[in-house]
Amino acid sequence: MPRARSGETRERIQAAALDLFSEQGVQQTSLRAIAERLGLTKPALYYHFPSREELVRSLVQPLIEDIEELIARDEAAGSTDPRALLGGYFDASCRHRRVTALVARELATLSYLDLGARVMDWRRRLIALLAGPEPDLTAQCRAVTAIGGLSDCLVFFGDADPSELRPAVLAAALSALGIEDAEDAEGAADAEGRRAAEEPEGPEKREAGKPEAAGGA
Amino acid sequence: MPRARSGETRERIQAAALDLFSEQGVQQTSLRAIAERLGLTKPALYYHFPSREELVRSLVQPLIEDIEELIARDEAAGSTDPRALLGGYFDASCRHRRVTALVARELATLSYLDLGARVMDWRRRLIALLAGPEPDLTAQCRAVTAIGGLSDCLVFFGDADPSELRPAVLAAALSALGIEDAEDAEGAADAEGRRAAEEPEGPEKREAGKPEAAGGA
DNA sequence: GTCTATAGTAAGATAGAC
DNA sequence: GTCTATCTTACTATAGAC
Repeated sequence: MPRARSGETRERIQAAALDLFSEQGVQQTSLRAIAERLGLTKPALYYHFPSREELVRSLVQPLIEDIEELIARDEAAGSTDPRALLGGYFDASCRHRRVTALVARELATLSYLDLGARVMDWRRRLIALLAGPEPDLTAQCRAVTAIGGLSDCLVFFGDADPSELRPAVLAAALSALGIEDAEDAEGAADAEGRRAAEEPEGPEKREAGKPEAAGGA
Repeated sequence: MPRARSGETRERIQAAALDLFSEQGVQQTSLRAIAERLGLTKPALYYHFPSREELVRSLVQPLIEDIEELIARDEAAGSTDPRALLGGYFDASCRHRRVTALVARELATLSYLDLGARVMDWRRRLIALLAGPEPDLTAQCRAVTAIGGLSDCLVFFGDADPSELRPAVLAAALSALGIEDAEDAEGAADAEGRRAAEEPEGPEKREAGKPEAAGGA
């Protein structure tokens, strides 16, 4: 797709779409509504995105790539540090915070992106990493609770400062796994003031896959 | 073609709708599809339900009432036993298992039922009950993780036997809260074989579990 | 590169016969 | 209680003007 001079409109469309999707839901938001908010018309949208589906995909794709890379790297590493893995998962979700919330609320709606199967696949692989190869049901529930709780907190406390949220969420998730966490929310909050920017939709690859422990040591 | 007895067709419509909603999502399922599966036509559906929205509402309403009653009762009790509250929440969700999964996957889609606000309200009240009146962020995250993890497990292990799932899920949720759980998944699985069936049942307070084996994952 | 106009499609809903 | 037929509406998508 030639993006002659101004890919500016394209990004404005993505921003407006994400706003409206977050407010009203994906299916409930028509292309007309997006166009109107920008003072454009529907065909103008189709100039920048070949279809509605591609517009949605362009929003979700960066999150997908981030998460898949995170999991793949941990799988390749051979051994898993739960704290590091959950921390990385939090950071990745946080970098795409609004999209994460969207996906959490609309799994069914976004099924045409393979998202249902994809998220299920992530969970299975994360469970394997966190609970071992053939875990009993309790261990599996602990892993599901840790991962799901992490996302839930990110969505529920959508306005909280990520650097405050991070240690609190990790403490809960590690607890769910049955791992004693050395950190305390208050005590370690600033120990590793890791921020995860609010909305850098730009393709920014993460490469701090294995910082020794996510915040404590 | 036997004349349908009063209420029979209505229930067949609800069953078919729930099937299709679970398979394809709510928005993706048209009234035409529901009618076709039953060998009926759209107008026949409109005889039993005044609108599509009312059909959906009739499916979700029982879950809503169960959960709201559960929370209200615990609030009225004055003091909260986390194990009993989470157990009751599991049982209620389990009685409406498929609807619970639907709601979890389609919060945004079902917003016209006030569901978004409603679920948020439930969470706030459950957090207050589980984490106390003015909890710090970590305590709140623990509560969110416990509740969210509970639902996630019910959805993720959608085919698991509820009586097996119950102790496993509760162990994870209580762990997330930072509460040591005396029960063990294997040890208490069959001793715990009580209802959590699909059918309505007078909500009851759950008492503490069996102080049996120990040892989480 | 952006817009106007419109084709094509599908859904929710109603009227009236049987 | 269920059907045939029909209506209204709303959206995606395309063709072509500026």
